[in-house]
Parts: sequence; structure tokens; C-alpha cells
Amino acid sequence: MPPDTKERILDSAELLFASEGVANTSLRVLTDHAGVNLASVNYHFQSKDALVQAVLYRRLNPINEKRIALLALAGVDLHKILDAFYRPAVDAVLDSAEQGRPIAALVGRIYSEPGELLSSQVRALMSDVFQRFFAAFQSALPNVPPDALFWRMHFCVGLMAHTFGALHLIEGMARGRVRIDDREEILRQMIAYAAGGLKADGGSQCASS
Amino acid sequence: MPPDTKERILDSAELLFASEGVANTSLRVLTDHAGVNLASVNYHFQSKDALVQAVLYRRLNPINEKRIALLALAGVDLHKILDAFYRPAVDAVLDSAEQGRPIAALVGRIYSEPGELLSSQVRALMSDVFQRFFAAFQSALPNVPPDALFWRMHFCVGLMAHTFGALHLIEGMARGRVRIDDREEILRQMIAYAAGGLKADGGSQCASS
DNA sequence: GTCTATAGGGTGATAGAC
DNA sequence: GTCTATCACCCTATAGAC
Repeated sequence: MPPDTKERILDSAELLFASEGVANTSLRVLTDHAGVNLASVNYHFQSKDALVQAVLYRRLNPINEKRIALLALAGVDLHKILDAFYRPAVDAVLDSAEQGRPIAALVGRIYSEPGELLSSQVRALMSDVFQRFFAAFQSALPNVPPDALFWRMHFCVGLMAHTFGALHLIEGMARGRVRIDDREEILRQMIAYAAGGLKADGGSQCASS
Repeated sequence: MPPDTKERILDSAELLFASEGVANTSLRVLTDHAGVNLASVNYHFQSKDALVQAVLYRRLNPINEKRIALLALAGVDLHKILDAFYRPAVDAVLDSAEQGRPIAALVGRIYSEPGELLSSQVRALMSDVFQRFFAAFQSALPNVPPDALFWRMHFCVGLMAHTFGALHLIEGMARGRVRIDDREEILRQMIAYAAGGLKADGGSQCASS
């Protein structure tokens, strides 16, 4: 009844890549942690690099598919569009934390890790998701110029990536002020802030000292 | 008049850590790039780890000191407070890019890199900066509850970190739509979005599907 | 499919001559 | 302060027995 070798490798890789980083995780430590033989990584996957891509594919593709499914139900309601974007990711991250295998840091780092971390398959779906949400935001916010909207969508991605990637840091600074395991609360905070940012006026000049 | 050995090591380390990542940069490649001897790293710094901290200290402390100086002039004007927070970082990142030694990715990753990347010295100043800006935002936004403000400040940090950490990715997706070398434009976009997010109403319930 | 053994090479750190 | 040489160890990937 324990999962098979291939899945155990994926599980351990996910955990260690998240906590130690990809480059700091050797295949020896990884296979020891998984309780499998060192050579099995190269048998089931071709290389460490391919393993990394398999780990990310398994996590990110379901998230992005759920985003597309939820977006189809959101209409032009800005909060629902944002919910469709954030909820699948927050669910995946907090579910994994509850199961003792936190992936927050891994998900938070996918945009900024050096090297070609993502397979073309994952990249293609992420690009598709970006295009769909861009169109949805345009419909919901017809007064925001496309160039400003492009920046703002990246800011929406960024606040989420940072929330996941620096979750331990945020938790440390909170000192009980906020709960990082309350997903509805986190979603409310992210959505409220992102909606305010997306709707903001002033993509031209103004401000600065 | 080339800079001395210690500085050349710092310069090369900064460049390679940014482009390849800390864990992927070996001291051999680093010292070859700097044109110095391998052993000089352990002479001038004690270890690779201490070198990492020295690299970050040199860049981050001036940024944080400028933030404090600008904040003192901002009063309770939200846009000026945000300008005080973002401008020193955007300046440092874009200056370095113009000089052919881009540090954006390095700065963008400091919050999410695994391991204890930052020295206690840098941590202390960053914590101080966070407290000061938190107080300033509270004065400028008396109606935002402290718990919501705590999240929102992290979102403000996150959109900046992601903008730097994923700058090459953003540039790739832009396809000429936006310019990533126009610092006043980037600052305008970041400040407008962050101001909208910070001011948003709805830290309680509402929204979601 | 799973194992052992090992090839072939890279790593951070240091001793000791200059 | 700077060099060479080297220690002691870790790494990914693979060949070949079972």
C-alpha cells in the first residue's frame, strides 16, 4: 500500500526542493529520504533536470486547469476572476501544508529560480492561463489601458508568489498577528488588495516626490 | 586602477549569484571570472557563505538607508511613502542593469531563497525599515485595520520582489508592450497599483464565488 | 525493475612556499 | 597578500549483475 517508487521519488523531491532548493538537493539525499535506490531516479526519469520538471508538472498543471475552469464561471465580476486565479493555488499550497508536505516555497520560487525550471508543457499552459485572464481583466476593467493592465497582472502574480515563497518569513514577522493557515482569510486579503490595485486610477503620471 | 581583489570578488559574485543562483555558482568559476586566485576568497572572506552575506550587505544596506531617509520627508502622503520604499530599490536595480551588471534577480530572490541568506546585520535593518513603513502606512491609512495592513505591506514587498526576480520573464511576455528600463514608468505602475491595494476596502468578508 | 559498484568529475577549504 | 598543490568529500550518471 505504500506508493510505488516513482511516486515516492516525486513526493520526496517536492518536499526537499521546496525546503532546501533544487540545487541544494542531491539525488543521494533525495533517494535516501524516499527510501529508494539511487539509480532508480535515472531509471524512472532520465536526469535530475527531468525530475524537476516532472515534480513541477504534477503540481502546476492541475492548478492551472482549475483556474481555467473557474474563470469560465466568473463572468466579468472582478472579485470572481481574482478568486478563480488565486484559489486553486492557495488550495494546493495550504492542502500540502496540512498534509505535512509544504510546497509553498517551491511554488513561490518558480518564477524567479535561475535556469530553465519549467518544461515547455507547463510553460505553454501558464502562458495560456495568462492570456485568458488578461482578456477577462480587460472585460472587467475596460478603463485600464492594456499596458498598465499588463504590469498590474504581473503585480497580481507577484504578491501571490511572494506570499508563498516567503511564507515562513511572513509567519515569523507576524508574531501571532495573522494566521497563515486560514485560506479564506488569505484569499480575502489577496483579492481585496489585488482588486484595489487593478482598479486604481493613475497609470499615466501623478505622484512621486 | 582596476579595483582590488576583494572588490573584484564581490563584483563577480554579485553578477554570477544573480544570473546563475548562489548554489549554482562555484568558487572556481567565480574566481576565474574575477581573474583572481581561488584561495583569495577564503583569505578575504572566511567562507562562501560569508561571501554571500557580504555581497548582499553591500547592496541592500544602502537601499534600506535611502528608504529611511526618503521616508522622513514623506509625511502622511501615501504616494510619497510608497515612492520612498520603491525608489531606492528600483534605482539600484536599474542602475546596475545600465552598468551591465544586472542584480535584479538577486534582489528579487532574497526573500524566497532557501537557507539563511541574510546576515543578522541586514536582517536587523530590514526589520527596522518594515516597522517604520508600517507606522507610516498606519498614519496615512487610519481606516485600514493593522492585520490587513500587515498583509498588504507584504503584498507591496511581493510585487516588487517579483518584478525584480522575474524581470526577464516579464520582458519576454511583454513583446515590446512595456519598457523594463524606464524607471519612472515602472515606479508609476508599482506605486499606482500598491496605493490602490493598500487603500482597498474589504478586509473582512465579501467577494469570492 | 531494482540493486551494487564505479566511472569521471566537481566541490569548499586549507597548508605551506613565496 | 598571493600563489600552487592537495585533502577529503560530494556529485550525477551509467554499466552490468540479479
